[in-house]
Amino acid sequence: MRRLTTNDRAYGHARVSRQRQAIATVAAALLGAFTVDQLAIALRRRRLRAGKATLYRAVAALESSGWLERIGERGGSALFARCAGGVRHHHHVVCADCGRVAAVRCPGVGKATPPGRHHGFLVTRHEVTLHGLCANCRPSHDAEA
Amino acid sequence: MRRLTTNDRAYGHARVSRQRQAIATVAAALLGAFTVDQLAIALRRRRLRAGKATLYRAVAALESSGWLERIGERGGSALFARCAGGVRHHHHVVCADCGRVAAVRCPGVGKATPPGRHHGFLVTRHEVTLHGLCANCRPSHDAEA
DNA sequence: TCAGAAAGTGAGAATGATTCTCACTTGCTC
DNA sequence: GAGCAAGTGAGAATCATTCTCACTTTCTGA
Repeated sequence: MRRLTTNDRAYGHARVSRQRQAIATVAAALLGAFTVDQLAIALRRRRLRAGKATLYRAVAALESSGWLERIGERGGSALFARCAGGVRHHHHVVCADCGRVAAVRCPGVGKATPPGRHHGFLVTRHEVTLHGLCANCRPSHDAEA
Repeated sequence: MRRLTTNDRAYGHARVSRQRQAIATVAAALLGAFTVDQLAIALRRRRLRAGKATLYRAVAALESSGWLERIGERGGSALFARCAGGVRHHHHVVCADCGRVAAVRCPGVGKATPPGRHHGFLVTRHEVTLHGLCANCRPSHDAEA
């Protein structure tokens, strides 16, 4: 029996094809947030091939298994980031410069006011994305200013 | 001199044409969050006409003047909501059912941890969107469950 | 190990939101 | 009123994403 790797769990209980494995591996190797297009480029760079449709389907599968998270958009296309498996509720800080992403504990949105209620709304879900500069990119930006 | 109306300020200092005025009026009359397409429908319902490009340009102008805010997306198209003029930093609660939107004070994301710093990131901006059910839609949902 | 079914693949067409183009119109300033 | 800059509208272009369909691969049970 083949040894199980991290990526084998990426798709939950779905079938794991060669392409999907390659896609998960390449996505895991990307440092920060990425678009589907960037994922395709990274894949090509490694001489791995996957059709457009396959790529989108794989990303959708990874997202629905919780291994990948959609954290916004960049230039009109969806932006994804890998979520460290197992980490429950969290959000992301995205570097505006290099796209690097880090997970942040939820600051407790909706706790400041009575539990989950705002203006008579019953809040069931929230999305938080922080934008800024990572430790690497800060110096070069400071220099520009 | 013509009396100034709320909408006259909607475009900041840009020129205010008949179409743009109509668009701002109709947008202001829409209760909750809306897509450009819904705005077009509302416009048509009032027998007002504006080309696709005009609509997108007007929405972009309203957004850049701060009168309108992009708060996410619905069914693949951008979702906008009117921001009460003058309200500074705030976020939105969107009703998943009817799309109604309310402004919420910023819960102070980034204050829980050292000022604006997370994992070496210098946080400069954040986006928060709350999703839930408004007071009107809650009862009908409770009934379904 | 094999067969069959289910799920994944890939090329390319389809879809749909958004942007661009360009000739025309309108609003504002002098 | 003239002139110019900005706005308009029809429709073409662009681009991300989804769909289609015939083919291939993976998995399960025997």
